Amino acid sequence: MSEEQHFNTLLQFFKVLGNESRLKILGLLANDERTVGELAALLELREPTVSHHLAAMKELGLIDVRVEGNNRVYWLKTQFLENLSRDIFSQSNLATLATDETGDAWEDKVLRYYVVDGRLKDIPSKHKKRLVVLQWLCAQFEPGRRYHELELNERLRAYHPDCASLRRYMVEDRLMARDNANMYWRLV
Amino acid sequence: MSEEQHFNTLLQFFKVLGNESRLKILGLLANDERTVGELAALLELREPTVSHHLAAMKELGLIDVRVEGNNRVYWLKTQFLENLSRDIFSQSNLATLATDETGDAWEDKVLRYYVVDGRLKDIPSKHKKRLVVLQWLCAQFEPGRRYHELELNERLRAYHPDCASLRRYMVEDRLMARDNANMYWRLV
DNA sequence: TTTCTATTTAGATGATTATCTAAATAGAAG
DNA sequence: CTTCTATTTAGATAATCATCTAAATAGAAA
Repeated sequence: MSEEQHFNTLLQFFKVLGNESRLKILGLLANDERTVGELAALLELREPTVSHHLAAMKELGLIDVRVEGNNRVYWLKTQFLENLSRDIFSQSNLATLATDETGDAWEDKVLRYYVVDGRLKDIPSKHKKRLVVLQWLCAQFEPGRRYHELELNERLRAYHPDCASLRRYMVEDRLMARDNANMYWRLV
Repeated sequence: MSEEQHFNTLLQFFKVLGNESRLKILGLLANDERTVGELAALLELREPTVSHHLAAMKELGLIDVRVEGNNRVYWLKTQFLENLSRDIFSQSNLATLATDETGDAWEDKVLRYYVVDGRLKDIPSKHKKRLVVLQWLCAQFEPGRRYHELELNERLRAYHPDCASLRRYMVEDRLMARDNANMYWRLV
């Protein structure tokens, strides 16, 4: 299961159970299977309301139903809960919930951290973060224009002393290209 | 913890985590402690919004905070989650969720089960249920009027063959009283 | 002291959702 | 076939809640 799916499953699970009526239904079905009418009487709700809640719980896979004459008998799939409780709350699984921060926000944060007063505090060692920083760096150069290695180095040094690493990384990540005459230009 | 408290704790827990922003916060704090501002940037929300969510999570005991200068650093109390996941989902604990059915609904259900076509299918052996049935039975008699034991028995037999038990239970539970002349009358 | 910065509190607004009634459905009973 | 019963679907309403802006707070920096 992908991280995003895991996140959404979990979110749906909490949403479904984060409701007084549905949590009561869960408790009732943990004791015994029930028809819609029985649940409605026990909860003091109308049938359509209960039906609506049951649909949400069934959608999640928490309960299932069988038909008996005019009645629909709902029952709890206890397996579902057992799997979830064992699996969900481990530190490692929780940690992945956060990696949903894919968008600009995460990149902004990385940049805010590494770029201080227009200079690079550090060159990130993690590739993903480094790429963000390099893309920002690359954007500081004119698109289309060609720079000699000497000029490039000088300009890069304004951002970080280790201009050689910056230059190498930029080529490695295909943000810049070079020709035989030691000229560099933006690829993105 | 009482059953009702258990129910409410669990309900609050699901409500708090059944929200996209708060579930993301949980994930982020599972990786590292964070200030309000950091969380706001990562989630692309305003500080007051994040602050509001953090308050809900703290109220629940899921996270805690320490002050560092102007910042407030929030961190996950992993113990809380571990306790909950181990404890919550056991069949026995789930089963108690339902006993919240205290009101009229439960009594109605008991009556619906025991009273069939105006007669008692059975005399409940559990006192709590028997009381419900006896109160209904008692209501079938005229308030204020006095009944001789012979008449009472005859009328009770219309509900259940074991009229003696019914009569005894009614006196025992102070629903009816008797005098020396074998006369009975309603007390409630 | 005054100013600045991070956060919380207060209050408003819009979106979501729990619930209801009325109507549709479908199977059972006659 | 018609009627009855249990349930679901559709649609309306009202309550809850997530989010925002503006203002208050409180500690840090100057």
